[in-house]
Amino acid sequence: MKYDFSAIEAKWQKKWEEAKVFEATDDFSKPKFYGLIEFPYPSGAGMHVGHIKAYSGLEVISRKRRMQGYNVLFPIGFDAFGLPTENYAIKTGVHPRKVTDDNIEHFTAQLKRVGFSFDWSKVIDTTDENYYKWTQWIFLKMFENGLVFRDTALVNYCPSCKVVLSNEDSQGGKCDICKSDIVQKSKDVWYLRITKYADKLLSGLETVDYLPNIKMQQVNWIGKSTGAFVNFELKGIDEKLRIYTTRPDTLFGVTFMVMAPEHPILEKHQDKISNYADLAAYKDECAKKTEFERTQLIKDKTGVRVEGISAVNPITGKEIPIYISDYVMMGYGTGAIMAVPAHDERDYDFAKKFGIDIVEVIKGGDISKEAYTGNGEMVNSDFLNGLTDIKSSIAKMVEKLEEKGVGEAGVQYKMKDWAFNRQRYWGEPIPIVHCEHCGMVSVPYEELPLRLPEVKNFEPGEGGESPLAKIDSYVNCKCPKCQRDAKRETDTMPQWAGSSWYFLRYIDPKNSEKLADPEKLKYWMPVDWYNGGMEHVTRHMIYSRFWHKFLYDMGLVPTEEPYAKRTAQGLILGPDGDKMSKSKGNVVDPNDTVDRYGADVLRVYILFMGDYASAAPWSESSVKGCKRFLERVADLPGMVKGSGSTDGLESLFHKTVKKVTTDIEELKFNTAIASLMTLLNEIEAKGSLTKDELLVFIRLLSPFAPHICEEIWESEGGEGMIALAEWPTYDEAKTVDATVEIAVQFNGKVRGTVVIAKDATKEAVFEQVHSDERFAPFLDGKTVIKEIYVPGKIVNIVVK
RNA sequence: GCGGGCGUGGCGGAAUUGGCAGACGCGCCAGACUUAGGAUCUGGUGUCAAUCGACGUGGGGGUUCAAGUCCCUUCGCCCGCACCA
Repeated sequence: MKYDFSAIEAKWQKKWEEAKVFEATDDFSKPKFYGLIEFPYPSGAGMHVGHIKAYSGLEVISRKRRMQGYNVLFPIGFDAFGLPTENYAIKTGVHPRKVTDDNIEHFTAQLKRVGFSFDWSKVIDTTDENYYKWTQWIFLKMFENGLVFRDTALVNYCPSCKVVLSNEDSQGGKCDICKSDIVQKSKDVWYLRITKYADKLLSGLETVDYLPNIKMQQVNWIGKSTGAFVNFELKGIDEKLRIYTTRPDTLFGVTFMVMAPEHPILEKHQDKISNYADLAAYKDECAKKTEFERTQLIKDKTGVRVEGISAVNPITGKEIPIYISDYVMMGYGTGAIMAVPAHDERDYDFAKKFGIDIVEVIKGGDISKEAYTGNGEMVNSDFLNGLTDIKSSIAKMVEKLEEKGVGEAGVQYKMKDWAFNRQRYWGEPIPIVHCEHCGMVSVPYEELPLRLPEVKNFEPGEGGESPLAKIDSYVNCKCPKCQRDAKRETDTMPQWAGSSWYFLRYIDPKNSEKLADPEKLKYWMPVDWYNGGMEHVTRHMIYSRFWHKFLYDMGLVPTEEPYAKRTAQGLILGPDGDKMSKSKGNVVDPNDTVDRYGADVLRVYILFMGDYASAAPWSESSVKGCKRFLERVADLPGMVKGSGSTDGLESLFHKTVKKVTTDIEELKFNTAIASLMTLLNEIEAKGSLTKDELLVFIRLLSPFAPHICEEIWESEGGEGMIALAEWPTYDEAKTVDATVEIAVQFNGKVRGTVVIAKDATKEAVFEQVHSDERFAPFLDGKTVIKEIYVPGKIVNIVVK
């Protein structure tokens, strides 16, 4: 058969679309499979080979599951709000709507050319008002339930771009866009109280099947620690200094206190602090330090002694000095610590630099040289002396603190509340009205979606305001509660918003009454398998798990967790082995490969190139190898002879069915394809195969190379389309050969092989070995010390 | 610094979990064919020795009849978190 891939691929893509073969049905009687890939941001650059790899994994699994009789939902959509589109609009004056529509059209054409089996009837676009209506709706539900609040925060601000930047966009203290210096600016910020769900987000991980490193990253991100809060009296002012510690057992070793430079107590009691000017100067200096500088100077401790006030150890009654230092941060714990230099490296460095006492309370190290952070016997600690178990020391101290009313057990999280607004145009408008009399008021549900107004230019306003703030007709409105004049919120939601619940909307994308029909949700949720990049396993996944858990608590979704299983693919590197990037000029365009070799070759190559979860460099010549493979497959129909099974191939066919079936489920696509190549080699060596065998072969190959397999299926008179043909099954008994060739070792060295019956007894095997003259030289004149036979695997004879 | 992962031919990578290391593909070598192609086909291809064989999974040591796989030690890469009290 001539392998005219472009004609074949265009033909079948059209047929699939016409026959709607990939549309999920709401037939709740069938077993379901919901496979989810991370929907793309439709950038102007078009698709990348990395997109193809990211989607190919679940593409193959979805195609296989369909053939196995599942009702498969494998949807696609576009996460289309975001900065690049907006920046492009600012530069060119083209409306973001138009840019987005063009890019989506381009992406859609590319995705269809690769032959992905997405359900295009359920495509979603986060910037569609019928979608973001529900994003706003969920936000209002959170607002009503106390999960939304407003606070001032220091933000990274670029005075040149007039834009507030995320930490990622301001690395090294320079603006990512214009490279000018970032300044810290105080701003009103919307927050989502994700920390309220910290414990649920942590415990929920025990119920899901994520790759271990993915779970680990999430646990790390949530960062739960247990310890105690302790209140220290302050001498000189009527105020207590509250600290958090994970090691209350070391309280007898506290020789100083450290507060974050921005700690509010300092400013509040500045009249009692004799060197307040010094503290203020230090604080300013720290504010100027960028994230970069702070981490670079990690070992070099700086700080200032607070004069005029001191702290009192609540257990010993001893008076101890207070310092401020930027190694203590306002954003974690209480913004103040008790310092135990003998047993904490940071406190040790600080104490050495400032000449503060170091008191050992745990034996085992040499505190004249370094801090000792290990276990040991408690000393210099009154009622704790002699204890060796940290847990019981902590318990005893906490008990004492609670008894005296100066502290209590507590937990802390690294995870912070989610800053949920951007001063940008191309995002979901936050549906809140600010009223002088009523405060913050929800936009009524019946007024959703709150649409983005038309604006003439998308540049941010002075001081980093949203472009929406310049539109009087948008800003000025009536308070929904009291009907008096009010102002509309002009910030929009961050890009993470729309992707926090999209997997729910796919289930019922056109519903105008609800975010999705509860019956459909009950059938389709949870997502059975979610695959994507490692870069999204913390933020996106945790944010979306949080939204889902909130919706579950509202009774709006049927499962506590959105994703039952999560895996991640590895990167495709450039041919030079480096990460692909425009600046390096090593980016591979999937279109080139499709043009030259066809979509089937591209698909097979991307899954054959290596372990799916690992990074692997692109190799043009290996692509050609996959082309050769499919060309040889296209020639198989010419080799068909008879029916049933070919002598000598039956067992290999059963083995291959088994291997491909199980490998696909384990994301071992490379070895699945390799086993099909091996089978093809054997078929060619035999010179023929039966029609039944051909039909098995192409069904196994069809998830990887669907177009050519449909073509052969049709030419061989297969029933219907191969996309919905029955997945081949295997007979376990037939995967085992009647005879096996096993290695014969003498003293652990292989000296030859013998062919034996698969169920031969140990005695029979050794009789055969001993009577085989090839092995005589290794036995003559030697004493057999031990004979080992591992059934079906190996013989080892130890001789002397 | 802490946490996780990895290290196998010239290259991408296999290895049923302790049982013939290098499947499959690329590349390379030799040959065939030719309608001279971004071909195709056949054979070979871990290293050294070229006869038996010896050595080989970053290095060193160990357990075992048997180690890429398990243990100890050491070196080198990659990823994540990073002054989290």
